[in-house]
Amino acid sequence: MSDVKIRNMEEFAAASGLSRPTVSKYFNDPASVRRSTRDRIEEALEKYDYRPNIYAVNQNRKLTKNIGVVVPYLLDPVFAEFARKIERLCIESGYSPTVFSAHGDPEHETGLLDTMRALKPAGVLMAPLGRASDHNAIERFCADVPTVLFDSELRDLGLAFVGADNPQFTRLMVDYLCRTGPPPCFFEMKTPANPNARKRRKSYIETMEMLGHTPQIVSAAGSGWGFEEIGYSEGLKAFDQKAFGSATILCSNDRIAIGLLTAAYQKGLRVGTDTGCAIRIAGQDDHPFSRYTCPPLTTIAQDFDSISRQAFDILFSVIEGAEMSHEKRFIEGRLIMRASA
Amino acid sequence: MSDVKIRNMEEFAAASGLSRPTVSKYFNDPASVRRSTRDRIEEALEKYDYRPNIYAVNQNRKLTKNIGVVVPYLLDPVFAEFARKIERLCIESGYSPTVFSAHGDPEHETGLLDTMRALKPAGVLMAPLGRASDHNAIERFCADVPTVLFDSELRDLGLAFVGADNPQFTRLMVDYLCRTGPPPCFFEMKTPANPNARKRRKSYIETMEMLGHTPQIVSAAGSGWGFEEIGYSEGLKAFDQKAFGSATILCSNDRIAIGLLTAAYQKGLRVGTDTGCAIRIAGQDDHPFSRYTCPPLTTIAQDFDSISRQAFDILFSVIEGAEMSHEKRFIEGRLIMRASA
DNA sequence: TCAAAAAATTTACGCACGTAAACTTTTTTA
DNA sequence: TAAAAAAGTTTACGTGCGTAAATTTTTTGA
Repeated sequence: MSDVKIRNMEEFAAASGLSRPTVSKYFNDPASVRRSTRDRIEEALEKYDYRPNIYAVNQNRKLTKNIGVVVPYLLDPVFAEFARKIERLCIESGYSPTVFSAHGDPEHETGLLDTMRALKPAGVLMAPLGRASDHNAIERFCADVPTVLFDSELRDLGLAFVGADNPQFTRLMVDYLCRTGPPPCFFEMKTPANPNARKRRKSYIETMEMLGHTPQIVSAAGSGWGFEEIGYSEGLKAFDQKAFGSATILCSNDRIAIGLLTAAYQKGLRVGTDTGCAIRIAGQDDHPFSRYTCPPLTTIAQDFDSISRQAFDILFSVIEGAEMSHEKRFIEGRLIMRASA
Repeated sequence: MSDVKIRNMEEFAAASGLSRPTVSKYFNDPASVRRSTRDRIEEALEKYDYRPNIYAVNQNRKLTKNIGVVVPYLLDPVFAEFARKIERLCIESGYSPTVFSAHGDPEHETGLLDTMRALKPAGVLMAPLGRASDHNAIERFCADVPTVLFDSELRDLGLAFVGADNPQFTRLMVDYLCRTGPPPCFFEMKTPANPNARKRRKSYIETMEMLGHTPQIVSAAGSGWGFEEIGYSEGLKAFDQKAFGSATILCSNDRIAIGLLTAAYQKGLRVGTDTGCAIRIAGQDDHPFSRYTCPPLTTIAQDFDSISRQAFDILFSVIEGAEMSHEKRFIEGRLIMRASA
């Protein structure tokens, strides 16, 4: 490593004994130059550790190598995991991902669109807030920037949608619960932020009726992204009022289930399938911590890998020039049997 | 909103009837132009919705308005929360934060330093991995970019360090546990990634001895960032081998405690202070989900607000030109009494 | 009202790179 | 080994903005 400081590509080209246009070509695509010159550049790179000024690069390229990744709420480990997987895929393909969180706030989400526009990204992968999202703003954004939506469906916005097959999730779980014990009632938020919740409710009703049972829904008041708190406090109330019409409770998602487990514990209700257990509780999503609840939560695992990969692949192929019409992909979940149900 | 598309500051200046240098001055500091011209610009801004090209801006400014925020592991909600709070502080002060996660990987962490260097940030707030971090690389980075470390202390690197007062955390908890029941043994990872863990162990020993009790430490094998899993699997083993020498277990942090609670549940050990409870378990950190464990976890709350604000304030004042010598600030925690101990 | 101060304008250069065109050198292929 | 193809060089312009200096216009204050 030499002490000489390289200030720009001109100096670096001189140091490696080449012209600037050639070096520029190398940085845009190392394979586009002759093997021998590539070696010379990489040798000089070792020696001087120069990197092109990203601001100058991005100013002059029509399209940057940036990719925006938006999730609705990064404090939710489910979205943190999505963000991480997608981030990795982008890097592996030579793109620079930037992760943004809407922090549960629709206005902030709309603001992120402007922030991303300024980045002039090659594409965006976005899990919208859902019902609260500014649909029109997102639609305008999608017209400007290639965008693939995931997790939460929003009309037919964007190039494509990739997310969980929610009806299949709930079908799988209801079916399992009915086979192994009393048919479940359904515990959910009254006004869910996320369209997935509505699909799960619908699927619950349909599956129950198909199996010849009467669906029973307990809706919890409260809004926002503090799902555990809602599951806990509204769960307590429901236990007090004996609102759960069944000894089996299927929650709309794991985070609500986590809160409900706490409520059940406080009420002295033993949860699980063992003899002596009063109720069964199941969730949906396979939250990273569901394995460590007491008892561990029976749930449906999202196929994070498949969802993130397919969303990324669609975006990537469009960026690389592929044509496509709007497409939706629904990824099946897997039943995770643990002690709670 | 006019349909005319403004391509650059030149056109925008023309549209607002001003010269480009004046408009440029406005964007660098709206207060630096006369009230009347400011109004004219903002009027045009409403009409044409122009934003300066950030790449051109950053290329020409000596210093950008970017701030890098690095956490060791974003899947850990504790760090997700830090990141969010700091992000908000940056935005409120007119800076553009970018959040990075080392994903628990020292090499990735070192790579982030290069990524951030390319951003030419005005400053960086970093919670390092700890023991596994490349100290020399971070030292070199700190020489180039104003950096404040938080959460995890690393020699005397950076402008300052702001983090939890770990000895106080443990003192507070040990004291409480001794006052209210059997003196605790200490459950921790044998080779903790984070220096905080060592300080907590040390403080545990000192406090126990001060109170006239014999310290007893149970070290769990395993490494990495899957703390819950380590607490769970090693906790099971410890219960089997009756390795815990006390009916009270103080865990090095909440995530280990969460795993241990699961192990205790599986072993049929009732946790808490009620009659009929076999053991007490306590954690440290006040993890966002500790409120919803079964039973809810007694712990020490980090003062997230204070730590993030102080770290940011130090960085901000240095960016704005203040001189300062290396400083360390240790923020006290608060005892959170819940049902587990 | 008039000079001083403040604010804007004009003009010009710099930043670090992408990229195109015309040309020269090197490599490949027959 | 010569011609064709490929790769590299030179030259030159464009990108969108920061910023400095000299000048002009507007505002302020006595």
